[in-house]
Amino acid sequence: MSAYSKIEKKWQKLWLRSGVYEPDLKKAKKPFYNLMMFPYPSAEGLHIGSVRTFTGIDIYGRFKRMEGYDVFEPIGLDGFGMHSENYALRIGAHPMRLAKVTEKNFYRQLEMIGNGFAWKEKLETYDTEYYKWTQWIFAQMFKKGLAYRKRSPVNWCPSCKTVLADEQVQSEECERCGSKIEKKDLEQWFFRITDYAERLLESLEKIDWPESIKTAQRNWIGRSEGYSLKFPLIGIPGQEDRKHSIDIFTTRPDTLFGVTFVVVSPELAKRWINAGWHASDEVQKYISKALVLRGSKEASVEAEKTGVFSGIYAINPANKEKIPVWVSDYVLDTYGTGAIMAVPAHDSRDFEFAKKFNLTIREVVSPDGRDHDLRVAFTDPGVLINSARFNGANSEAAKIEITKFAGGDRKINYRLRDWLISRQRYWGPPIPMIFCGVCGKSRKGERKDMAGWYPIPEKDLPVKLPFIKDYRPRGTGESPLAKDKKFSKVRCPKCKSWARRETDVSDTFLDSTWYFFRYLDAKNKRIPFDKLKVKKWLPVDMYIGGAEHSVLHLLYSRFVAKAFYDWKIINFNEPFKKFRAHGLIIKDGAKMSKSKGNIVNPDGYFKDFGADVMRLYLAFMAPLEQGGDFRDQGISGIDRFLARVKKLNSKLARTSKEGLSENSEKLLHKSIKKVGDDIENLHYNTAISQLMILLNEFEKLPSLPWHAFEIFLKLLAPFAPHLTEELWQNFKKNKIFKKQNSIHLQSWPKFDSKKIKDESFKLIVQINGRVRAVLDATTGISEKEAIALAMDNENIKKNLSSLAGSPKKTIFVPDKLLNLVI
RNA sequence: GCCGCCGUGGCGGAAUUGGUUUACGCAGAGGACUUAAAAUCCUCGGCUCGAAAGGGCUUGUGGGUUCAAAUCCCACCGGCGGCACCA
Repeated sequence: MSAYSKIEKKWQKLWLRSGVYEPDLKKAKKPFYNLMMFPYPSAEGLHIGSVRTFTGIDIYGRFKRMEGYDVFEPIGLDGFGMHSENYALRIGAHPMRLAKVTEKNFYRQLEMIGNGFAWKEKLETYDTEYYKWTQWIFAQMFKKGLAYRKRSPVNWCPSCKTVLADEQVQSEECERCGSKIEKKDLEQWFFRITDYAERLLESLEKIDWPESIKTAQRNWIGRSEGYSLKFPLIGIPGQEDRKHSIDIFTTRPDTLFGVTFVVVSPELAKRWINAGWHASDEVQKYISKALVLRGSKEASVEAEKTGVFSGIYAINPANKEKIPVWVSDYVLDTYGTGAIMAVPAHDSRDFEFAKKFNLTIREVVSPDGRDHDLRVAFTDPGVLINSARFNGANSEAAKIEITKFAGGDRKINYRLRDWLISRQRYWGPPIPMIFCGVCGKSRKGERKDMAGWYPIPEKDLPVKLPFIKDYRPRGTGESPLAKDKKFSKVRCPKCKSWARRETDVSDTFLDSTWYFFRYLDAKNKRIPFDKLKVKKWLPVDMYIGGAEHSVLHLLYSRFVAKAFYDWKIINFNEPFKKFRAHGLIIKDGAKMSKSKGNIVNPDGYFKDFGADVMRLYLAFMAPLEQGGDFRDQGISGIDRFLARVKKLNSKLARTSKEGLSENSEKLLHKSIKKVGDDIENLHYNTAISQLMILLNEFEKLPSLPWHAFEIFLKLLAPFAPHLTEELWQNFKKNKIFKKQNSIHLQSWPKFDSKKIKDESFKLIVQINGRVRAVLDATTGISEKEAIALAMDNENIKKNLSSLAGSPKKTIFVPDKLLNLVI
């Protein structure tokens, strides 16, 4: 047991009772929303890394509170989803029961760390009152045309037995379990996030986020400015020539005269077959083989290109040449139109393909206007050749002209794809949709493209997740809920016939897109939050979380906020004004993981050292945005530091009359400035080091003036909230603790800029750039005075005489340095 | 392959953004207190030559710009992260 645990428990109780950390959500004058990504709870408990993040942002929040803001720092649990469910599966517990256990443990730990949480507003995503509104959002998405079902090749995790969104696949592995992802052709629910691609990209400009995260989002959205062109088709058996044509997207229309073949993806070819194209056996065989290979390791970039001639030809719109259409899996179906114009001379992939299948390579862009025997594709801009009337033109400049000439147009393409939202799992909010085969057939659905599908009427929400015994994922492409007939059989809201309820649940990432709205909840309202409170508190002023959410939660939340904006329920479209990513805590140079057995459980440390020591230690390790190695030896230094702070008490001056010496006063004011600046920049490590320097100074004093002690406690308060409160209350001799006399509601000390100014400084004297003396000098001395001072120094004299020369040039940096160049 | 970030003592990390490299802390050495140890307190501490005064070298490596480079530029080496046949 730590020496501090008693006072820590005491203050935690008193703070809670007096509501020190509960701002008035309706009336607050200077609202400041201080948010951390809420944790996925698992029974293993809170990770030391999360503790560092949580206490880290709490330091910031406490600082802001002392600066006079009404700080709102809510907390909750992101308890739905595969993280919790996979853990339940592993230990053979039921997630619904397990949730109650983990919840208790998590809240215990979250209390233990001493954060200024607004506990009244806590929430859990698996609470029916919460997911009622997650379902409401889904239903709204459907009503606004932003949710739809589509059959397509999707990511399938064979271990989690569910489909996943593209964002949840990381280098072909499942974000949750690390299994290799397979492709399956399934009908699934999607959110039309691609409709927001441009806006998601644009408004990145106006938010204060790390550039690296913005870049990651930009890359993910993958905007590409190019051109679309049509290639008429001939030679399709049983079809009139030029009746059909093929659309392609290119960024290089300047190379159009060099197009010697067209390639379509196996998926597109398959769709042609489904539409009635009679392809040869060889072509059919290739397509089915390629489709199987898709998504497996063999189909990697390094593999040799494969393909087959389709038997069909296309007409190059620029020179009317007849060119063959090939099928190959080097063309992606999911980007552009699933078909490309191949320019082997100027694209390395096309070049490789042409070499392998002996196809024509025609150079049309040349560095010098001459023809070459190309060994590799020439991909730079240059002068056009073999391009009829465009010969001699600059390739860059000719892009738009050639496009117009060939009847094409400008086109912007995005890499981003729609958000696959359905999951064949149990532990999530059931998707609030009903399919009616009776009135659906009559095509009277509210949305023509989704005939027969109806959202659950708002008055019938939530669709409660039933308790079912066997909640294990089935791997059949259906959720375990599909087996529960009582659940799935339902009356059609339109025609009242028996209909089928959707049994998939929604992605956990939908739960977390809007939780920070729900902290500002309103009971019995028509929207999931209180409009006035949201107007007051959102967007979030400071958000901290992991960079691993760059293109997951952070992208999805932005999308949902933009949708809310369009539905006119909020008046802003970026949810997080300022975001900072915390660093990763490692142990013995390696990422903490169960398999390595190097997970650090915070409980023992908090018990042994106390929350204040741990908070300080975690903050002192490195700047919050940097990671660090967790080494327990370092804790003892912090432990000593706090013990010495405690001892300051016995040094306190008898009366308030005593003052500090000029030098100590200066250090005190410099510290006020530095600690404040450092907290603002999340450089807690240097703030703490400054407090240590200040303490070292105080310890040298015969007695400590009251005002210095007060200021010191306030500066330390965000880091060590319990001990500072204890010392503060003792010092102030408050008999009864009231909210407003808490140290955490005192105002942050102000520094006097006059007192910070130094009247002397260390003059660095260099000769030819080498330091030869460091002299005490008066602030503001002139170059002449500095030189005189330097010349008076023995070592300088000696050095100058040995060089036997007088300075050719002197460099003088006021109040800093004098460099004599001989 | 492309894009982004990083490299400072035995260790975590500082360095006012071009001006004393190594603040603060850990670990270490010496000393005080103690019968002894722990705790606490004081002192030292990049490497190297020197008894000292003082000098030389040093921020992954090599070069450049500059009176002056951890900081700016170029090349290379090593590490981390993102994207990856994106037409």
